[in-house]
Amino acid sequence: MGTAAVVVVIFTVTHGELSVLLIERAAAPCRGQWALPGGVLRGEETLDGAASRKLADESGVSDVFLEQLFTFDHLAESTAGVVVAYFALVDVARTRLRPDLEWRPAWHPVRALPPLAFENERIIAYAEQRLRNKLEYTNVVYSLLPSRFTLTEMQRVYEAILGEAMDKRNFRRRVVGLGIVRETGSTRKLGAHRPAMLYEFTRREPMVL
Amino acid sequence: MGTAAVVVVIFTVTHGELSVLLIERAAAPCRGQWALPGGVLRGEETLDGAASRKLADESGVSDVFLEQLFTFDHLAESTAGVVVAYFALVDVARTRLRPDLEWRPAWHPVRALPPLAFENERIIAYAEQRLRNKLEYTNVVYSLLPSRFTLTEMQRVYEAILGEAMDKRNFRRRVVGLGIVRETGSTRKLGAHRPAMLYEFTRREPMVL
DNA sequence: ACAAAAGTGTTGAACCTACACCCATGC
DNA sequence: GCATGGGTGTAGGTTCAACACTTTTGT
Repeated sequence: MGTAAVVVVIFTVTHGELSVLLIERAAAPCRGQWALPGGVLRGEETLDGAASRKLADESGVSDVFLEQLFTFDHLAESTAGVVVAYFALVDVARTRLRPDLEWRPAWHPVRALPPLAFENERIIAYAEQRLRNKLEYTNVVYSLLPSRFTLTEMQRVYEAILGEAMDKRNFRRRVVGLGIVRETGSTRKLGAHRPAMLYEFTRREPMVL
Repeated sequence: MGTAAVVVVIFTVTHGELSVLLIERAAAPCRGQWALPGGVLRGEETLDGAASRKLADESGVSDVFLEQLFTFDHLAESTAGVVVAYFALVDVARTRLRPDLEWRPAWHPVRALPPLAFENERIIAYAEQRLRNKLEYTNVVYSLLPSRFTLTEMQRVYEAILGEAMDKRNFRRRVVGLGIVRETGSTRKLGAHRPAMLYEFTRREPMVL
């Protein structure tokens, strides 16, 4: 009851849908149900350290956007006193999920979640809200895309998260005008005679616009 | 080490300055130093419940803006494993500080804090930042003012927190135009023949604009 | 042929900022 | 008479949202 635990909401965008990484619990309590990756703090570990470790363990990535979200208490069926939730944004192409026989991790679209243990629905809903807010006034999306990408790909990510179509010209003007991305100079070949400009983020780290 | 504690950053505006409630510690550790009100969780108490209790104990008010801020760990000299910080906004006119012989509470301007225990400077700085942000896109200021007030009084609160003078006409247009305050119809007598319009918040509860 | 993705400008509305003076009162 | 606080309108700039068509390729 007195111990603190950490859970991580790991988001990605894949197949045009905002998705979250869940693991199927192989042990009690809530065996067989899906839940967010997490666990109790080890020894002298810091909260950030524990979240970062969990993220790396389950998704295989580090050096991505990872931030403390909220601290929950008295979650149903939980044995931990307080649960410090984090949220992370990863480019699905860089992840390597480990299908250990049990505890196997899988991506689930946030619009179609299975039943979850420990009221994890609340945590995910809160994280999704925060993500939508941060999209508007920060460059966090850098953490969901590869280092080079077309503006249409970037726009697809925004649309998947916000759940609404955007105007292409306004979108381009905004992201280029604010200086959050710049042209790389190189292009991607779409066909024999059709180059598409590739962009990159001016900073691959959190910034407030 | 495994236990969770709660601290509360209680802000008010008085004498035109943003101030925070501190207590002088009467017991070890850090006896004699100033610190934020706080303590460990009692039994089955929730985090919100503990924060609310602390707020009421030290300031005598409830039913004000109170929100979880951030969870800190490994604070210097702290015996608690994790410290869940909250922040609250109160109208100084409604508070009743209890000058118990020891642990006596007092308001301190955030621009002139005494040396603090447990790295409480960090917590206060973080809370102040969050407060400034919330001023811009919410109506949280309702919790710093009495139920009826003049627009100049309201503007003074904004100026004290943001630390910059604002244009009176633009300010009035904004707050009335956004519908966060409305005229009450009644006035305050400034002199024999000089009424000043009193305003009230359309909602005395948190709202995002 | 059709669908998918890249690319490209203009216009009107809304919003934001800067700015100056009058009046009544208390000291 | 001077400082304090309430009260009032406008003009210019910036930002935002809405809007349609062309090109090339793959199926």
